[in-house]
Amino acid sequence: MNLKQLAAHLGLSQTTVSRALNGYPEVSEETRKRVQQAADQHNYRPNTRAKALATGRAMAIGHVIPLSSRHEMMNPIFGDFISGAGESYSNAGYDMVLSLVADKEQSSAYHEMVAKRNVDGIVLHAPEMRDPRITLLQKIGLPFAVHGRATEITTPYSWLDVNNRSAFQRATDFLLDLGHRRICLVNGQENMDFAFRRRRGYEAALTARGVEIDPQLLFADEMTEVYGYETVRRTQRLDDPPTAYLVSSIIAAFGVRRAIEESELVMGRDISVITHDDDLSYLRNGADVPVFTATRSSVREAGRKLAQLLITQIETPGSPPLTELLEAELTVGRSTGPAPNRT
Amino acid sequence: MNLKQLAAHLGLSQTTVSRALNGYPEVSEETRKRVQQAADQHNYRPNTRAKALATGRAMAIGHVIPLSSRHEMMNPIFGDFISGAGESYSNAGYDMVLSLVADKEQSSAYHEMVAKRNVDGIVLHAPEMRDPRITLLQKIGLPFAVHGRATEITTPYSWLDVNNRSAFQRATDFLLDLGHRRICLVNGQENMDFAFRRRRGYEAALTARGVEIDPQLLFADEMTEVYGYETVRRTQRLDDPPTAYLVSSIIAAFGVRRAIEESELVMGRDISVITHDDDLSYLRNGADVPVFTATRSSVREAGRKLAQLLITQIETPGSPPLTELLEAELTVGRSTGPAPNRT
DNA sequence: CCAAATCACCAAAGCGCTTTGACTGATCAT
DNA sequence: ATGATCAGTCAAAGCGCTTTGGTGATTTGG
Repeated sequence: MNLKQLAAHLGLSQTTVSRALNGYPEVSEETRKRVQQAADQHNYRPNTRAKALATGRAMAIGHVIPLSSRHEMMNPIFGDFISGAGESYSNAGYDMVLSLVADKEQSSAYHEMVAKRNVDGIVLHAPEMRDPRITLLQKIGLPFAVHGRATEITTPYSWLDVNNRSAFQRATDFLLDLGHRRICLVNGQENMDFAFRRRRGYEAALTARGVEIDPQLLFADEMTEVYGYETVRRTQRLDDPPTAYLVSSIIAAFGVRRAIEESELVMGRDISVITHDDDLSYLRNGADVPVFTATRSSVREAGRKLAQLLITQIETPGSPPLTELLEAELTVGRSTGPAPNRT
Repeated sequence: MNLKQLAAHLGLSQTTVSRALNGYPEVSEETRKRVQQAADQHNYRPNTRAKALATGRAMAIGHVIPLSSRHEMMNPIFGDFISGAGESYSNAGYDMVLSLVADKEQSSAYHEMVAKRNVDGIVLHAPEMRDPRITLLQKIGLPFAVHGRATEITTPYSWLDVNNRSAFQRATDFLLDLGHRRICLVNGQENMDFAFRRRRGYEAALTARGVEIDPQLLFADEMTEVYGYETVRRTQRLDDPPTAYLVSSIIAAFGVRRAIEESELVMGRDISVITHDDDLSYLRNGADVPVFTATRSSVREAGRKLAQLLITQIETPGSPPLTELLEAELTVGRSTGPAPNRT
């Protein structure tokens, strides 16, 4: 059933039917009701493609996901972010189209999206510090919003980010307050902007207390379980091993915990751990009392908000870029305690 | 730059330009080259919406993801599956559109997709044993393919599945061969079809050896880390605790391992563990030697293949449903060993 | 040498929708 | 009574593409 048929069926013109369904005022209430009813009855839905062609709006938003292994780390996060964003989209009537592309085809993928005009806007994931994709999208002129930020790009654009610096600074402060001085940073890959900011926060806290930054305690890699495990094994063999670990992901934190327990030590007594917790739906940080002390910020919530932000931007053309900075909460669990007295 | 402009620029008709670009024979090689060049130079891409409207093909495939908590478990899997599917799509020139919908709106979501005509086919995730969505899609007549199967639906449809029954039967056999008799099944929610089949495999192996099935050792729930942990804690308090665990997901297996290590036991010596391993890119089963003995089947590969299967089906209309059954490999890691002698 | 076939191209219709501009009666102010 | 206003409706153009059904020009075959 299409518009034409529906109109014929009702003995009205396509114009009137279209206007009735789209809530234009120049249609009498009576006809509007009649049209609405017939539409419902025949389960009529306007053909998206025709509508898109006529209006110039695709009612869809694109996510370009890099396939490269370097970015693989965003995978665990991805599901939750997407489902948050999806909620906002479906509320606003947008579809979400995903493009998975190999790294080198990235820029052409963006060009293609804009040339093919099948999306009204784009969400950009996992930005690096000077991410060329941002400049590219600015040039192209398609609305976009970034999940995260790019430190070295100064021209304004829309983004939503967690305050990674402040979160890690507070976490480090928390450990310092407990008397820890040897704090190991188990960070994500530091070409990713968020990881860079986290390190800045960590360093700022140490510096503020006059604690020297020991490069031996600085790690940056893909945030896997094994990475967390290995890092603890390695650092505990140092002459002056760390008494605390600040971990960038709950997945790596699992590895950290495994290494601790394997060494017959007790987490929260012998060694303290704080992790960042993206509040993933399938990797909850314990039930009632959190297992880990954590800087928590729901990535699902971030998805929801970022999508909303992009939609607003799309629907109010000419508006200036929108930004939002979320603060992570520091929730205390059982993985932290006073630094043990070394004798 | 659109077709019309490009044609004008070249001094040709739209027809000729269109045909040249789409490889029709009735265009001289010379003009084709000229057109191709101009198109490249101006970075011309046909407008998807117009093309879709004209051809009736959307060049897009829909994934409807249920948002309900009951299905949350598919989240960790989801990212990998999608990225596999995405590879196939982008090779074949399809877009992927995701719809996240609340449970109760499921059926209307499918109707909407078909009425709005913005996809050429649908991938269905996480089927239950008698999944109403399958019957619905059969009725609607839109091409679709299922990741998994629905035991109780007999009319043919396209699917791709891992041989869950045989995988779990072999895994159970393996444990039985090692002398284990008390084997605990840490399964996923058994309204999901795959979980049901896994239990069947487990039961078949036990029955074949005349080992009694103890309901106290049968568990089914969302596959979280905590679930694995709790299950071990609980079962180790039994009078005759299990000496082996057969686990449905590597995430739950992490919890199992944690509980074992916390009890001062050694995995692989005191207690054996086999897990199903979806070969997730961010949760690798160890590096060289796998940590866990596992039934392994890459969910990413499944995504790739299922997408391919659906595309074939879409592009050869009238073809009978396609199906593919993947066998999981049983890889031996360090988490299994002979059953300890009870004295 | 002429009809038939082939080649290279084109004009125009159509996909299903929105939107512009025009057209009726009816209502209103003068 | 008369022109202006307005509510309700419609025909037709247009969005950017594909595809049908041509048309002349060239080649081919008898």
